[in-house]
Amino acid sequence: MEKLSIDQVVAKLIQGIENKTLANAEGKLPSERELLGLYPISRYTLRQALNQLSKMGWIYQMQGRGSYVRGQNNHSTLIDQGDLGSNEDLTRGEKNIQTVHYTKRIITYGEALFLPSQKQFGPEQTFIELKRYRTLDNKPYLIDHSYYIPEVVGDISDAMVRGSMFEALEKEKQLQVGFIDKFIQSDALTATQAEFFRLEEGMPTLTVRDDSYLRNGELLAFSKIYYDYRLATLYMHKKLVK
Amino acid sequence: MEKLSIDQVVAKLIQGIENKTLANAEGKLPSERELLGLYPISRYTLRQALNQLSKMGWIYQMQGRGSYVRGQNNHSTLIDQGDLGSNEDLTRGEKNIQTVHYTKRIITYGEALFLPSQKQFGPEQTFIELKRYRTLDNKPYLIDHSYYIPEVVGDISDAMVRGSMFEALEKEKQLQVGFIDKFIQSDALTATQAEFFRLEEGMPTLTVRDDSYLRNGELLAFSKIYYDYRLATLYMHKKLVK
DNA sequence: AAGTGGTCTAGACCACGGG
DNA sequence: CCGTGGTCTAGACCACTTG
Repeated sequence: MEKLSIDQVVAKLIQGIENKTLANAEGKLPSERELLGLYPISRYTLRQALNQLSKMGWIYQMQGRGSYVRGQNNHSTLIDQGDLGSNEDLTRGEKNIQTVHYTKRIITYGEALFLPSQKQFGPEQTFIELKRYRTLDNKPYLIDHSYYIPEVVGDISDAMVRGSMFEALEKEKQLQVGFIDKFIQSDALTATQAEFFRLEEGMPTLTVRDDSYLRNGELLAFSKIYYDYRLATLYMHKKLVK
Repeated sequence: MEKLSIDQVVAKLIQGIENKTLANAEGKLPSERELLGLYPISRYTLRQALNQLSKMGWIYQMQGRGSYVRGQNNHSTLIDQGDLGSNEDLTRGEKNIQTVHYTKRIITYGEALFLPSQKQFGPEQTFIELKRYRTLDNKPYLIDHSYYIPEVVGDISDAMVRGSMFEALEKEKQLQVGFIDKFIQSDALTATQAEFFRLEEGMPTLTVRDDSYLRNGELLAFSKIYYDYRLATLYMHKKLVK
């Protein structure tokens, strides 16, 4: 048998759980020593994989007893902000998100409506401002208000704006996001925002402020997303014990 | 030298970062091979510790270059929902949170205003309902609406209600929370809720629905917390690359 | 006592970034 | 090319749960 990487083991384990061929009737998985007999890997690799499943909420492990599968949440209807951190913000799953309207322009530092949490800029700094109005299954879903650092991202084409910005930046410019600081709040809608959601001014909206950094620690964008509060739910699985 | 556990290494590294004795002027930490010379540990232990620092947002690591410290966010003013998962919900840091009013009663299944995401109950199931009105620095801050499973938690004394429920359950009943499913939304305030926050009905509130499970996978409580949207910010650090 | 997951060691090789 | 972090192995011992 060939060697397996951690990600391959994760995939195989998930497959076995979904097929219901791995766990017994009580949801108990084979012990780690038994699983080692199924795949040609070391215990370290296996445990890294099991750890990923734990952080994703697929299983939980109990010292002295074993590993058990959990029932699944409706991930398809939720925005997963959880530990796995697979890809981007909301283009997760098979969601049908489209950009119905957008504006793009260059602004200066003083015109930004908010600023990143950590980085300081000089007054002559410019940003590429992007406002996007996006729908989920043709219903108004979110307003994305982003500022990109031109020295880092270069030009942004119209084609990129339609879809997932981070996917486009990775494919076309080999820019890979390394980590993100997120700040989640509830706000009151402005009149303009409310009009898009067909709500009233002052009504609630769920907001997510993101500061996105490259793998080398350089800030490439900061944004604020306003969600229709009737449609958006952020989901997180939090593992407390080691 | 004595052996060091991962948590001890984490503590020492954080101390070194805060003292500014560990990183150089550019924020670059010693290489892993150099750090191994400072502490009597194996590379595995060191990397587990560095991984924790990465997930907490203290540092970032770059293959081929090294590890670098990040500037810190104002953790004291934020609710950290992030990866660290050290203890409980919001009693984190030195926050001055107090319960100014609460009600406790036994209800039946049909009376619950919401239900957990995964578990099914029979119609004869009862819950311990707890509503708590809590302040931060003597200002109205949150309304905590919780249902505890009596078969799991037993009785809840008045002393427990005043402070952190999970801390009390752990100390007095040796019940340890293993993992939590979280669902974050923005809602409109009811008239009763708005009165506590001195806001108007229909104005925004940030809500967090928690399903809390013991280490053995048993649900012990489910809750919904309504925050004053002017005061609450959830913070999260998301690491995307391996 | 037996079996489980949790921690830790020592060592090897790989993949990436920068001179 | 060299030094960096990333992956992986084989093995040992510890801590916890259950019978």
